[in-house]
Formats: sequence, structure tokens, C-alpha cells
Amino acid sequence: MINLGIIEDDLVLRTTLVKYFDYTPDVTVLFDCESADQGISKLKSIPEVEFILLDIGLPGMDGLDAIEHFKKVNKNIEIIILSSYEDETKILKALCLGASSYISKREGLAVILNTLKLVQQGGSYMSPNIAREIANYFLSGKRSKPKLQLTKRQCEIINLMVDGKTYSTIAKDLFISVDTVRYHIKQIYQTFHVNNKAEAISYYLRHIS
Amino acid sequence: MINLGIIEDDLVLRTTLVKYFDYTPDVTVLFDCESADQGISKLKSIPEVEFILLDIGLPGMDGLDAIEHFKKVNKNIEIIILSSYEDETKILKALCLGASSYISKREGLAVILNTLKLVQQGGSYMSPNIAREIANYFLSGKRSKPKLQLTKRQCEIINLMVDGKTYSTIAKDLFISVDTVRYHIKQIYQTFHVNNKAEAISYYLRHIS
DNA sequence: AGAGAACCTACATCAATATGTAGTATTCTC
DNA sequence: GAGAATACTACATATTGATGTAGGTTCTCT
Repeated sequence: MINLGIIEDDLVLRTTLVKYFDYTPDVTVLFDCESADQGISKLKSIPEVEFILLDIGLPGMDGLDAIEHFKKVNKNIEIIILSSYEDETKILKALCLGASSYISKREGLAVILNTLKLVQQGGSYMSPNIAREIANYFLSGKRSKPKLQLTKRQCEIINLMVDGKTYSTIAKDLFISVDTVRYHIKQIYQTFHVNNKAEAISYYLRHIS
Repeated sequence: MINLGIIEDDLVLRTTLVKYFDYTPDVTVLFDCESADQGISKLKSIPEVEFILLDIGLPGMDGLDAIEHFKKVNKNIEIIILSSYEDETKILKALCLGASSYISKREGLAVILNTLKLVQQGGSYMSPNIAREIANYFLSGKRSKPKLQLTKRQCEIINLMVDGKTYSTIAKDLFISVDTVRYHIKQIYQTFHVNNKAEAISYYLRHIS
């Protein structure tokens, strides 16, 4: 038996889910509500809940923060994300926070049910487009950034900067003068459209490296 | 039409695949062979190949190295991994190297066909247990370092630092004195074991955020 | 051969950062 | 109700970084 809690602000979808599981012998819906806050109190009062179907696009508390709270209340809770849009960052964060599966709302009810069963057996499911986003995340470092090309020298320098080296240390490492280092860093700032080291490093780590 | 190459050392499986696709109108198998080396020469002589079904557990050349070689010959080639075992590291490496999808051999032929079609449309598929491994990867990173916790204040400040804000700007944003900002940053450096802004930002972006 | 990129150097000046020491206030926990 | 942990403020000083201007070399592409 799968003891389920549903958190979904779309009344139509929520009702559909509840009704669907009503006719599903293996699943019992122990609560359904429309916000993460409500979900947390429900989870506290109904400790039998083992699975939560969570809409990630909730109003009020962010769905991602919600995951952490649920895990605090019951660290073994299995969280299955329902999402209408596929944002790479959100998906990865949700997985990091401990979500077991990530289902697109475009999938049918049967997929949701199958996912629940899979998760119960220690498995996991991700909608194909979700999987694609994850693949993209790994690829992004490879493919999608031929835009802001740094020259070889600039690459060497930004890498040393990221490692926290000072201008003078970089100069020594590359056998050039500090002024030259300064020069190259100016160039890097221009191509990144930033004005200081911190921004340059953030930009580099987020978009290039 | 899907122009496919198959690289699979298990003769039974390879024959099955070839026969299966023989009866599939949308797929043409342009070559099939049993090793990565053979696959590379085939790919060179038959440039029409757009998709490769690649067994990752090949004898001789490692399947992972093979991916790189295929991409060198044709950088637009779509590689779909077939794997009999699910090793977290291999999966991630394959994705990093540019594999589009990762299918467990336990899946049926229909899944393979569907994956080909999905990839053709710019999609991707991963077998549930594969997806689980990926989720685990992200989870493991989380679990193994709840040590370097920043306080709420420190979080606010490191985030502003990452955005390239100066001490004085941060002070204004948080309604505290510049000296206090300095103080908090010192604390952050201590917990991160770093000595300057650049290292702190790199550390934060790479390990925390 | 000449234009353009990338690379290199130098000097100047002001802003920002790193580090130490040193004290107070608040809040949470045992 | 004492002790931690966290937050806050202050002052001092040396180093590092940002920005401008102004020049020179080396290589490649046409």
C-alpha cells in the first residue's frame, strides 16, 4: 500500500488525482492540500504518509524550500515532483534536495501511478524532457557556449583568478609583468561585461567553466 | 528516417536488434559491428549515420573513449548508450562526453525504438534505474557535506559577494556597517578555509550553491 | 606588405580588500 | 543564570585591485 499526500494548487488537477487514486487499490491518499505550509502541518499530524506528490510551482513558499521542510519532518519521505515547466536549475536543485523523481505534468495519470510504484521499489522515474535537461546540464559545459570566447592567455589568467591568485602571483606564474596581467584582466572584464573580479569569477564559473 | 549504426559485442542481441529494425520502417541500420574500433572505421566510410547505439561494456576500447572518437569523426552524431550495468560514474562520464540517452539492456526493444525517435526530435530518455543513479549522484554531494554550514547572515553576504558587490554596497544593502561586513566575511573565509574573495566565491559556487 | 589580433610593458591614482585586535549586544541552550 | 554562538561595531595598516593612458612586438590572414 502506498500512503500518499498530494500538494497541488490547481484544484482541477488535484481533484483529478484524488479521484484517480480513489479507484486505485494500491494507493491511499491520506491528505491533499494546496500549499506547502498546509502540507507540512498535514505531514506532522499524519505521520503515516510515505510519499508526497509535490507541485513545484506553488504560490507562497517555494516548492524547493518545501522539500527541505518535508525532509525535516520525516527524513524518509519520498518526494515526487510534479512540474509544469522544465527549468534546468530547478530540476537539479530538487534532485539535490532529495526528490526521488521528477515528472512533467504533461505525462498522464498512469505515469504518475507507475512512478509511485517504481519509487516504492527503490526506483525512480524522470520524464524524458526532464532527463534531457539533465543531459543538457552535463553537456552545457561542452556544447552551448561558443559565444564568449576567451583567448588562450585570457583563459590561463581567468583560471588562476578563480583559484584566488593575486595579480602578482599570476604574473610570476606566467612569467609576465603585473601590468600585463592587469591588461589581460581588463580585456576579460570587457568580454564578460563585468567590472570586478567577483563578477568575472561568478560569470566564468556559471557560464563558461 | 533514422540512419543507425549498432555497436554491440553480444551477437545474439546485435542480431535481434538488426532484425527488429529490419521490420521497422522508420529505421535503417547502416552498419552493425562488435567493437568500437570497427565502429569508428564504419562511421568514417558511411557518413550518413546519424545515430549510434553503443554498448558501453565493450571489450577492447572502452566505450567511454569510443564516444569521444565518434564525436571527433562526426560532431553531430547522436549516441545512445546501451548498458547492462548501472555504474554511477560511467553514466555521468557518458553524459559528459555527449551521449544523448542511456538505456538499460533490461528495457525492451520498443523502448530503444522510442528513444531513437525521441532523440531525433531533440529529446532524450533515461531508464528509470539510470535516472535513479543520477539522482543519487546529486544526493551524495549533498549528504556528504552538511558540515560547512553558513549562518543566515553569512549566506546573505556570500550571495552579495558573488554578485560582485563591494563591502560598502553590501553594508548598505543589509543596513549594517562596513566593519560588520568585514567581520562576517572573515568568518566565511574561516569556514571555507580560504584567504580571499576569489577563493571564497569559487568555493561557494562549486561546492555550496 | 599592411591591417588586425593578440600579447606585452609601463606609470599613475584612487578604491577595495585582508588581517589583526578588541569590545558590546542578543539570543539560544543546558 | 552562565556560557556559547551569532551578530555587530570600531580602528589601524598593508596589500591588492580597477581604470586610464600610451606605447611596443609578434603573428596571421589577405
